[in-house]
Amino acid sequence: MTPFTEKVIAILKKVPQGKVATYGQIAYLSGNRRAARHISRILYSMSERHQLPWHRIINAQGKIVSPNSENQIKLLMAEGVAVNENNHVDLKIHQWQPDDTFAEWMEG
DNA sequence: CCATTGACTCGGA
DNA sequence: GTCCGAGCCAATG
Repeated sequence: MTPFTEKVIAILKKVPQGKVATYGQIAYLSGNRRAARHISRILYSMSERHQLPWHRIINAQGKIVSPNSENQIKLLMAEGVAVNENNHVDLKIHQWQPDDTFAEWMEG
């Protein structure tokens, strides 16, 4: 459990219901925009233990690419996120935009 | 220690 | 819009 991993987990827990974020976005917020691939690794290995909203994380194209995509889509739909027939989410509509509250939280 | 591994991303054709 | 190649880097073995 490294500081980087802890930070990523903490940020993931801040992604609100009904919104999605991209791997790169989480990487960027964690201070390491090159670590997108590592975000997926964290989700893969720690989602259950840390109760992470793994289903809200999709790729930069808005496409759902997880090995559990069927279940992921169900979870997203249940939160009100529209997923089209190509496993695609419109990021313009559903992508999480961190607000001032989040910025303040990041400070401390 | 060194090599491999990705639920990724970007830019160019 | 598609496809492909190169870059990325913490974690894993």
